[in-house]
Amino acid sequence: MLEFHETQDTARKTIFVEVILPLAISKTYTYRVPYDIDKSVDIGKRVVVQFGKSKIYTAIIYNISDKPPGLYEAKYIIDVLDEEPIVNHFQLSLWKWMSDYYLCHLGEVMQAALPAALKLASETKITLNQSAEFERRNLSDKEFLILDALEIHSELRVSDISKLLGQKTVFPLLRALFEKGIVLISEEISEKFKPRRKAFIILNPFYNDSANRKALFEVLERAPKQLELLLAYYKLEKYQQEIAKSDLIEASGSSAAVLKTLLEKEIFFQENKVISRLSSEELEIFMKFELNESQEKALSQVKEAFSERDVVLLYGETSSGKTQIYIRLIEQMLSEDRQTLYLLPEIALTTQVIERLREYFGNQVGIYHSKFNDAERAEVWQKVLKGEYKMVLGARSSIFLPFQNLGLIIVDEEHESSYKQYDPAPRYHARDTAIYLAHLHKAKIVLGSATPSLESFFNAKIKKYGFVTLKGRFGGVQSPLIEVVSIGEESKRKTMQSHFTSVLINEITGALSRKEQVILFQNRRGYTPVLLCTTCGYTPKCINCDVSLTFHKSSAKLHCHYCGYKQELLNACPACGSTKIEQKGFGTEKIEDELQLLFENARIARMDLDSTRSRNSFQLLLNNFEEGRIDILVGTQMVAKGLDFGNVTTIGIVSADSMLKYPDFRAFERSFQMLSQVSGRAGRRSKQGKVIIQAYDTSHRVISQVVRNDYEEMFDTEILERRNFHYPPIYRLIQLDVKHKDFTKLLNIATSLAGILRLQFADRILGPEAPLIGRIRNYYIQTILIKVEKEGVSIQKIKDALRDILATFEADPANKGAYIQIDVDPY
DNA sequence: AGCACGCCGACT
DNA sequence: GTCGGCGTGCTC
Repeated sequence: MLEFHETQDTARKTIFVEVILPLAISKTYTYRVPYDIDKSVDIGKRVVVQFGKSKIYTAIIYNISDKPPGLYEAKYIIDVLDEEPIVNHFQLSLWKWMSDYYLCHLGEVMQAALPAALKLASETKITLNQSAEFERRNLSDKEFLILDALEIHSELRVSDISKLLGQKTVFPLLRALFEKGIVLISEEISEKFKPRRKAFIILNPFYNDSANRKALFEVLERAPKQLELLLAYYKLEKYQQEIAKSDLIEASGSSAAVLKTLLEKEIFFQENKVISRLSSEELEIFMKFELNESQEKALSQVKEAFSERDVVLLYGETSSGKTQIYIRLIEQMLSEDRQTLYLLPEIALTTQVIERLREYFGNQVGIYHSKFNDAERAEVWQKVLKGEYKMVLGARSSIFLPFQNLGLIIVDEEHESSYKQYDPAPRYHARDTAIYLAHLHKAKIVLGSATPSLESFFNAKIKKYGFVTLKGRFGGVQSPLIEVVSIGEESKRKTMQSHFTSVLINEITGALSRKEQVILFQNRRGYTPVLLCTTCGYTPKCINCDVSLTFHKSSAKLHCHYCGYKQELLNACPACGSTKIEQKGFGTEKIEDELQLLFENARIARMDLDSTRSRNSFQLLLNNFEEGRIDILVGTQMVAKGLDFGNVTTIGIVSADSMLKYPDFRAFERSFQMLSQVSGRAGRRSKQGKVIIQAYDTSHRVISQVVRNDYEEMFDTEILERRNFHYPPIYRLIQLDVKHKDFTKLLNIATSLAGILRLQFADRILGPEAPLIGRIRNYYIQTILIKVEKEGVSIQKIKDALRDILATFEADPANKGAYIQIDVDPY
């Protein structure tokens, strides 16, 4: 990267900045800097630029030079937004690396990296320049019209003006007016970092007295809405220290007006507090804990391994206490005044880990994940930038934060597939990117897991990573007893009740009678995956994608999980008119319902993507479960991830087959991880748990490996397969998805692309093949896989060659209408 | 990504 | 004859 040094004694030169635009464009663009602001430009600062005829974007300065571009006339930048760079050189290097490694555009990385609040999708505002002096006569009709409008409205958006004139292209006109000094063009910049105030409601202490309370209830008898609100208050009060106004209104299903009445009657008081956007509890309790012997040993082994290797895999059983080891490592970083990034899978972030670390490290901890809104994300960004946060706990996108001085990265549950971003580009893996990030900062990185990804375990075996095992369950928790039950046999004996074997039902009954909790795991959401007409075999399909629609009971509609399309439930088959439509397959919603029929008195809740969409619903569900207000929790993978409940003794896996049969080379690895992790949730703190795995194929090797808790055997058998069939971690994969609206054209194009690729990459090319879902959002898809050996070839050269081939291919008019999506290391 | 330019179908 | 569909190419 060039640095710009101003020379005082020579004539002032015009500076040019090369900027990254937040778009999927392969180039950077060069703009000219006006003299009056040329001192304020700097690499990593944001600038406002016009791109194309009318679009205004926030771009990041990537480079600065004093050489004008030869081939075109550079436009002026409109403004510099920052006093100080908001992106540092580590980040720009990381962005560059990502765009090279994952074969995507820098702009796409920028798009993913910056919180929306820093990107300011700005609407350009036009105002009249009050101090301007000009002759009205010299204006054109259109200019006159604009001025007229401005005198009435004082401020107009570009889109307003184009409406006013009835033409789309208004920028040249505005530009002319701007150059004549008649109007001002300004950006509405929405950087609002106001401290957030929130209204809390408290009950008048007068009613803490039971006699007064009784009187109150009697008075409110005649005001049912107000009574409802009061009852909601008491309900919330049970598990919240403070009750927010908004929560109360929501929980009571009441209106602000009703609350206002109660406030006026002084039954409630309102208090407005300034709260941090980031935490409601400012706990600074220092928990003193001691590491046990095996943790102590593992900790010193990790430190020792760090002296030789930058990456260490910490392989420790569920509940062996990896977190405590992390805490010790973080403490060391704090004492050296270096930052720590602690990565967790999205789903684990709302749970206990956060609370523990918040309690332990107090305000030095920042939290960053997708359920945070823009302002909150921008706030974390700024605090990391200023070094106020010494540690960040975050989901995959937190690798993009502006760390200055990173000393340690922890990737907990490193095998989790949610570390990989599928869509949109950059299709990056946060664990792998974190390893490069650590390398940039000369930092160390720990990957932790009870069931490591084959990649990481493999890298540990070949000594690329350091390797430390943490043995034993922390606090003397016993491993659960796992029992495999054959669904086939039970259905033959007719002992199944809906989807549950008699064994599972007995275990649930037992647990409920002992007042213990149960988790049921079903790897599918929705009520029933498909509807099927039993007369003609018709199944309702999505109009945009090649998938069957799923019935969601909560909305009573059919949903497409791929494009979000919804349609009304069918009463009769549109193909044959029959009304015999049956539900085939089963999801979490259906399990929940059928379970309720079997266990009428049990309190059952469901945890999946649909039931936890809102920010607080997940936490609420967890709280309710943890505090014993739910007996049975039915869930998807979500229940497997890092949840830690003391009273769960029984876990049922409704059907292990669906996972094992999934057509993906990782299906067995995934199934093992999933089943082990789910099992690990059973029987903690003094009770041995019981896990019931229901399956048709009870003799499946993965199931037996799970029962024996034999990760290494699973690893060995899998590695053999991967070696034989050229899959990771022995080979690298690059997946190309070719998409087109016309199926025949797509086939031709994909086949010809595969042919071209074979010329260069020979038998490393696989396909084209139709993926599991052959059409999404009206685009047909064909997949080409590139399998590259790890030794003897440079992957970067392969990628460069690939980039060239694709560029030529896309430029060929024969392939118009097609577009290609690249996924490097598809997981 | 947007937006303009450009080339083919259903309307006054 | 035009309005408007979206298909393609360019943006410093």
